[in-house]
Amino acid sequence: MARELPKTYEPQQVESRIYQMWQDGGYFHAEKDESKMPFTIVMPPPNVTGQLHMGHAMDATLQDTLIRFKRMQGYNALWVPGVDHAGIATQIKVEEELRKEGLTRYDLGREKFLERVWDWKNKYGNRIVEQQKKLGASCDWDRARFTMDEGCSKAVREVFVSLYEKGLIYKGSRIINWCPHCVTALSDAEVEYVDKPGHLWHIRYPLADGSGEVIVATTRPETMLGDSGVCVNPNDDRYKDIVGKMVILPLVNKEIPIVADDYAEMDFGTGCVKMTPAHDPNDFEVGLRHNLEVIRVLDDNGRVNENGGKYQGLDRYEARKQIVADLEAGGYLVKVEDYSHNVGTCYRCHQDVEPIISAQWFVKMKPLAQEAIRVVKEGETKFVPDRFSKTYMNWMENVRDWCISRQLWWGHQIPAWTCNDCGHITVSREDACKCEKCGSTNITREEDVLDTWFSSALWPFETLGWPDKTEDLDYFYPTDVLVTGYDIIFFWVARMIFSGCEHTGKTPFHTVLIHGLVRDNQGRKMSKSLGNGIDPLEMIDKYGCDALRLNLITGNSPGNDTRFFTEKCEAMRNFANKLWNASRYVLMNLNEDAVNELPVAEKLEIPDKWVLSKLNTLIAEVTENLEKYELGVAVQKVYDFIWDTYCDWYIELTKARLYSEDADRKQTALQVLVYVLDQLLRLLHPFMPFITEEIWQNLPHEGPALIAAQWPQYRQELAFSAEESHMESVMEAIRAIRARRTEMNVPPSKKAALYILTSKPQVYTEGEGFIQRLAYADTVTLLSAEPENLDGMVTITTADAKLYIPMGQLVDVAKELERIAKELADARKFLASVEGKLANEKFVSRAPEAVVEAERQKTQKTRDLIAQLEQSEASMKKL
RNA sequence: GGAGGCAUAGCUCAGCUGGUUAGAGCGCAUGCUUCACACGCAUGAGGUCACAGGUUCGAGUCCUGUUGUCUCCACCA
Repeated sequence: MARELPKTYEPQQVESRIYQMWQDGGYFHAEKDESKMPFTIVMPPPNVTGQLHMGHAMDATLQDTLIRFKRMQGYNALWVPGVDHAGIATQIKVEEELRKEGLTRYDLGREKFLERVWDWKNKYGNRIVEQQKKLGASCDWDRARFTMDEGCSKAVREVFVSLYEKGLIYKGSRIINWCPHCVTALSDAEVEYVDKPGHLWHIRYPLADGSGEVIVATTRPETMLGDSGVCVNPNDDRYKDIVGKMVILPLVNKEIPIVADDYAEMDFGTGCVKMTPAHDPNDFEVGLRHNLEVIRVLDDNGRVNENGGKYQGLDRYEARKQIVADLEAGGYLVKVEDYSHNVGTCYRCHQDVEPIISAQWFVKMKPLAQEAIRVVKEGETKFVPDRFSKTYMNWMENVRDWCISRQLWWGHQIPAWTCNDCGHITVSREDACKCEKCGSTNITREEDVLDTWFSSALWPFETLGWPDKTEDLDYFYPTDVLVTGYDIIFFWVARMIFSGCEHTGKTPFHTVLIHGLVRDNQGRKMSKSLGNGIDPLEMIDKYGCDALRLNLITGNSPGNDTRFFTEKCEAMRNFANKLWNASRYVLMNLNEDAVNELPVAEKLEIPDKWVLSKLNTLIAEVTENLEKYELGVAVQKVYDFIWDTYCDWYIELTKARLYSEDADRKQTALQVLVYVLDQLLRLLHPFMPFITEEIWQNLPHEGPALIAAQWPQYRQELAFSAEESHMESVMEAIRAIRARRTEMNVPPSKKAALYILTSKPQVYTEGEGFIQRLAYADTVTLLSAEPENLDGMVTITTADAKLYIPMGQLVDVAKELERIAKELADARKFLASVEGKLANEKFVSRAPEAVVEAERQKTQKTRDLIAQLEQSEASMKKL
């Protein structure tokens, strides 16, 4: 029975059907099974507000490829999906929606507002999940989690309380990064520094005793409203006399002291620095040392507050303008320089952040970092590529306390209650109803919520049931590989590692596979503002999911950025189509009773052994590459094998048998074709799951689905090195003949006789049919001696044969001689280099024997070739 | 101010722990209605592997420096 498939592969007809089949078959689901080794990946949870972008596509493709590979290898493969509540992003989204109704979150109040957010989450939160399914993601959807579901909330509460009890969480007033736009504190990691052009304003501060003045320089003149001192270096001779004196703060008209502190650099600016302890971390430190007053002058929205006198109510930028103008009018402005400097911006809204003193909750990092450093240093967790462990170490070794409180409503509310009577803070696993110290019931819960990353940090174990001691946790944890981009090593990876170590006593994964960013075709970051993003779903619609996945994986190596070219999708689609048609060819020729099973060894012919032997090598290499996370290299090898070895050669080599009358030989060829195709589909499946499954389902197969089929194994009994090299000899002859014919512009339709003189007649006898078919020979004759008459004869030389084709007038003797001379020159040059190596005693004695032997064989082969060529040259010259 | 990446064919990139006459895709050139595929087949052109040293029997691959380029980290007003 010939099986009919459409001539062109149509992914749109296949993908959703196949995905449904996998889901219905339960192949994505993993349960504890002591008879199998677990292999676990937790997916970086995308934001609930998220839309699938190329970065997600890359991330998911890598994970899916690994998980499918491991699943086929027989592991109990679990890929845990989930979604992140994304505090700021989500809250902003819902607030925007409210704004359209003319409302703010304050109009609704906390409770009603949160209801709105949950509504929104329930309505749109599944969108990104549906999009991930389009990518072929084989996650265990039954285990999908949300960072604010009950289990995660329990885990967060447990972690918060236990860290607090250990003294690793504290509340304190520190300089933190404040985003006046998002109206919340941020952690250090959430601040992005951008080099921005600005100014350096030089301002005159007169001495209170009228004996002179100092000039200070600042990039943020508006903060002078909160100045409580001026700092000079204690070793600065210029200012030795005035340390301890008072200056008059212009505009504010208030006396503030001059203090001496190493912080002031003598050779920067004038050497005098104004001190604003409430709005600069350094000034805050200096202020502590010198007892300077801390005067906060900006409110939470970035406007000047009641301490700013007449500037109260002005936005920070307006205030700056006004103050500069007033300084100038008052004669206090000495000069203005252009000055470009690093400005911290909010990673969410990209507005400038303000360092502000504020009471916030912090995680004490130093004690937690110790173990997190150790596990990476000792290799319990490895980064791929390794260089990122350096990035990680550098961060972890210098980490500062983590500001975890956020002035938002959407998130895990901090489980702390302040007693309104005694001021004691009660932190508790259960909601508190009275002060644990004085027993008062007059307590108020902390309004703030926790940093979103506080809950994502627990992801690898909270998704498996922690803090309960579940079987899943016991079996699947620690997880195996974490796959993510280098951009969130600090945000997430680092925090998962120290959290895992602290709360479970184990590093959460043994390998962190880092990938780069997907950029546009000009190398720019894809971004909404540039409008240069390419929608993965659009690519899937147009070229198929498999083509997109292959695009993202091929030619990419861990940790490196990649540019996205739609042309590459096209190329990969073409590859899918190539595979499709090769399969179509095989299926077309299959009989009803076809089986997927190799014929007995005696029936195998040279090309069969050749392809099987090469397949064997491929299996070994691809497996090794995948185990080393070299996905790009692995898939390239499968691609090349399918296109070159299988399609361009093996299929062509089997055609004579398939169209012959010899049913037995035809059967053998078909069985090998099917067997090899089946193995190739397995090797390709992790990368291109849809098309491989679709084809496999059409092939004779055992087992329900390719997704659950066994990964190919190297089979010693299928290594045929002699046949491999025999076949290669024949192929070399075929290529050489084709090349010469093309060069002479002989059309394929014009067949010619071929005479072969060789030291290996058996090889060419066996290969006769292939040469005839693939090198356009109408007859092939083996010679025992060089032909008498070389007139009109084209001579082609390979390493182990001389081929003669009578081409009559087409032969240009002069041109032929020229070619032979060139080939001879090349061969002699090569021989000289190889012989040079072998003549080097140090090479022979120090290089490994295999390498030396390979060189010896090269010598022999090249000598043969030269002898052949010289003979040809001599004969040709006679003409 | 530290740390790191990248520099290989016209373009975009592979090349794992040093040993191949250095590869792929796209592009280019020539020819092809070859009974799976023109989303194809065949053939070909195109590279002093940034530069300079070094280690080694041997370096695109390791080390040092230089140049160019990108990124991350860092409180210098």
